[in-house]
Amino acid sequence: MSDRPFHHGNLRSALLERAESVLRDRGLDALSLRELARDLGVSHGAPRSHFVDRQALLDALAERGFDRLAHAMREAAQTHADDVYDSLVAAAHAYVDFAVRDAALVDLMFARHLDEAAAGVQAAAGRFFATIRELVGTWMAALDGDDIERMSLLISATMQGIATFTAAGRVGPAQSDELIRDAVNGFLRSGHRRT
Amino acid sequence: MSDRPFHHGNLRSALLERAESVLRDRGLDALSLRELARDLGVSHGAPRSHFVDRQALLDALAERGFDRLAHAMREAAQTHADDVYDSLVAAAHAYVDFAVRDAALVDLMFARHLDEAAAGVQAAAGRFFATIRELVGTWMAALDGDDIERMSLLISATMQGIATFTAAGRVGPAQSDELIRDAVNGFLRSGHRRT
DNA sequence: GCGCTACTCTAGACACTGTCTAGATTATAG
DNA sequence: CTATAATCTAGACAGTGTCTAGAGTAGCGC
Repeated sequence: MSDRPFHHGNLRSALLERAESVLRDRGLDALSLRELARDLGVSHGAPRSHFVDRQALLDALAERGFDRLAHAMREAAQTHADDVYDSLVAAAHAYVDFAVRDAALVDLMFARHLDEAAAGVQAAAGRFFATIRELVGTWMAALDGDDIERMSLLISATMQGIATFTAAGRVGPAQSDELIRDAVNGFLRSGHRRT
Repeated sequence: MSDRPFHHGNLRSALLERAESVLRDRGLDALSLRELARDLGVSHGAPRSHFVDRQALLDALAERGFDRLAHAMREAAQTHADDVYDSLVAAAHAYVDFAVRDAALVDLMFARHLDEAAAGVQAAAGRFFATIRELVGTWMAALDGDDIERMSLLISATMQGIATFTAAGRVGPAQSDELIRDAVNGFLRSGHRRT
């Protein structure tokens, strides 16, 4: 009936890629399995072979998101490895930029899971926070501070908050940059000596 | 056919109240206009008289949320008005507790609006941030600091981040309290003297 | 009191969604 | 070459948001 090949070949990754762009451009509500299938020229039931659920697709997206974000922060921090302040600011910017560009994705990643989060997502989140701890570890070595765990949480939480406000349009890019620098200055001060 | 009165009387507030509880217990996805109507013993089209859209309902919820949150923070700050540290911590806790209890609501309040946010929501958000600025103003008067605007943003963004992590279960209540105190300590330090 | 208008609600329809099923098609391993 | 597993199709179902036409009701001016 149709001249397209029966097998798509790599439907799974095609779905993920397309879903990411829909999520970026039109938000979570506009993400429909059936529409994805239509756009990829495949029947409406096809995605089910790769994702049992709509939620399973979202989980896979979140998983990829965590890894991409970790990678972006690592890269940003490394490009300014010589100076702690610059490194911190660069990593923070990477976080915020990511969260602004992919706001809906970040919502997915940090969404409250009423039922337990999927194993894959939890693992990816673990890898992500391990990366943060690693970065904070190198920063604090340069600042002779201790308590990496608490500092990591404080830093990532602050980034997350700034990102939320920026993504929501509550603050503009310039204010966002100010916020980041204010926050980093605070971190550097408290890194030297903890109360 | 049915013995219920034709007019519900106060459908609008009944819808809002019920919607809030559904949002709390089962999340945004589980919030259905038709189900609300069924639960309130009213036809599926009835909500339309009060909310043109599902989005209009959500906007109204967000609006109420901003006002409730502002009220909670103001109360918390006032009950420890004698000490700046306690007052800050109390207000921060009020924020985080609210965001944990009503995580889905807070998501709604700070959701990215691809099309412009509704006027009512924007107004409520304005009132909320005015309250924050007011509180920060009294705190900073006690700390002889300036630049209330920047400080307000930094504080609320940090709260928001801690709240997100706590609501997502990423940190437990004890860690959440630690985070809040660490953050407040940072604010107090930077309140004295800005770089 | 009476009627008129504005508001509120009902009921049916439509297109769309996620999910489930049975079965067709293709790739792959034995 | 053939059995088996993976992949995809196509039809069905219940549920949803939204739109429509119209019925019921309250409150207003008179």
